[in-house]
Amino acid sequence: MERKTGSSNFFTKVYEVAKRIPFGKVTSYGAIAKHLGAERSARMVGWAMNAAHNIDDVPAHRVVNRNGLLTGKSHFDGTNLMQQLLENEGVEIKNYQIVDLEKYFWNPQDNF
DNA sequence: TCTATGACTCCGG
DNA sequence: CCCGGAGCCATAG
Repeated sequence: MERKTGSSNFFTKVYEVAKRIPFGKVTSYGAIAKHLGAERSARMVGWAMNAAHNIDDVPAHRVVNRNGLLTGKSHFDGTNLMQQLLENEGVEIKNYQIVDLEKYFWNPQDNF
C-alpha cells in the first residue's frame, strides 16, 4: 500500500494518463500499461480504475480493453451507463463494443 | 508473510 | 468462429 507519502506510484500514474484522455476518445488498458512501462500489468490498470471509481477526475468509461469492448461496464451503476457516456461523447458503440476503435483510439504516447 | 483475485491479453483446440 | 486455459503482476485481506 502506501509505502511512500500518498498513494502508490502506479495508481497515480494510471490516473494521470486517464485524465489526459481527450473528450470523445478512448484507450486500452494495455496501452496505458505499456506507457507506464508495465505492459504486462494491464490487469493492474483495471485494478487502478476500480480504485479510481471513487475519483471523479478519472474518466474510467474512456478505458476499454484491446478489442474496444466495454469490459468495465459491469462496474458502473447502470448496465448501459458506460455505453451511454461514450455515446454521449460521440463514440459509436454497438453491443457494448466500439465500432471503429482505431478511429476513436487515443494513444497515451501521442500526448506526451 | 502468504493466498486469492481481477475493468487484461495471448495462445491453442 | 467460439470457448477455455495459462501467464502476469500489483493490491487487498
